[in-house]
Amino acid sequence: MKVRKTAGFPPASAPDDTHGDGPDFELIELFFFAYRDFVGEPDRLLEKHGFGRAHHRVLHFVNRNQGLHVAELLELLEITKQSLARVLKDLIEAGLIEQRAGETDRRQRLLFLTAEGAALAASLAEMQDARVARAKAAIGAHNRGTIVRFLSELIDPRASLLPRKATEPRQP
Amino acid sequence: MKVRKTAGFPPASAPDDTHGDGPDFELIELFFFAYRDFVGEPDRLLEKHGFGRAHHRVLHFVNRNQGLHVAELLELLEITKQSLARVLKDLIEAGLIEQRAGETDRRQRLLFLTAEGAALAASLAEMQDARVARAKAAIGAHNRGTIVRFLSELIDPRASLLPRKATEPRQP
DNA sequence: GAAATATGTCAATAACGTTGACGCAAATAG
DNA sequence: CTATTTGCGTCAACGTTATTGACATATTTC
Repeated sequence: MKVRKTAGFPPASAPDDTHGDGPDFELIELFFFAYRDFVGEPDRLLEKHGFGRAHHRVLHFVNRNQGLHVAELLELLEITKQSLARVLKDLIEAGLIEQRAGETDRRQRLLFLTAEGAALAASLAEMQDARVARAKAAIGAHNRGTIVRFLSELIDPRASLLPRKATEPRQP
Repeated sequence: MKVRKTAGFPPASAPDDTHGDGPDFELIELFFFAYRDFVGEPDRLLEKHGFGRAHHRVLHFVNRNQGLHVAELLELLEITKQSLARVLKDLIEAGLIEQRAGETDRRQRLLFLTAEGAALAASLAEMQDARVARAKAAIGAHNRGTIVRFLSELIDPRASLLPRKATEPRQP
């Protein structure tokens, strides 16, 4: 394949669409490429365990919200019960996630990471954090708030999601 | 479903992980949610046409690089020939994309949007641009460069991709 | 003319998502 | 206390997007 190559990244954004009056293609494309690479690196690690991106998301959110129950996870991910079922089953069978019955409501299945699950979640988070850290360094730590604000504004306002503080296990 | 709801978005990031020494979960999660909503809105429009996200990407990059040939598109998207084939076929059959034989190399299939294809691409781009515009307004126009820099740093450095200026059709 | 290249196509497979329906256990309403 | 609702798991069927490997055809290049 003889492709004419020239220097320059990002790829498909000419410098002159920075100030154009059409859509901000540069940002739109950067966002696409950035997200692709942001998840691509974890994907490769997950593949070695026989998991996919969906498993990553479950690991991540269980890690961040230990003790959440299935309905909460479904709301967070905005997927259906059946979509979650397969992925969750994989993770439980692999010994990365444990279920315990809720104490106040014993129908609920509270989800926790095992030590092994926490280890994988940490590895994945470190990959993404290292990437984010590089990017933060490039813009200077004082500009982190700008990124937070920007990304937050991209998100659809929702009714609100998690009821409790993220990191701590539930107090029944 | 009786879920205890409280105010507050973003969802699963406690305010106190902003300055923690672990991974920057806040940014990691914001990025996930932001991308989901960023593509979610176009997804809903595409669905009405019977297309999916893959069609969007092809429309977008053909729009931005009219006259590119198949191999270039494959490189940009980082997918395989077979993955592209179905999507491209759909778009050609729907009359949104046209192929013309390359003039210097008649094996090449140069890709162009039809008027109809350009219209859909524009609608999709406008949706995403409106969202981005809101976010830019929130941070102030002078901070756009920070976002560009940040996103660029998240991207894996590659050998380099498109050889020519993005918007203009190829000069053979 | 032979070899490499650009594209299209066939077949098989996997990951991730969907909807709809049903069953069971536990909580709650009457 | 019975009846209904809720939380969860599961079965079946299906759609979209991606993968790999192989092969056919047209065209360019050596």
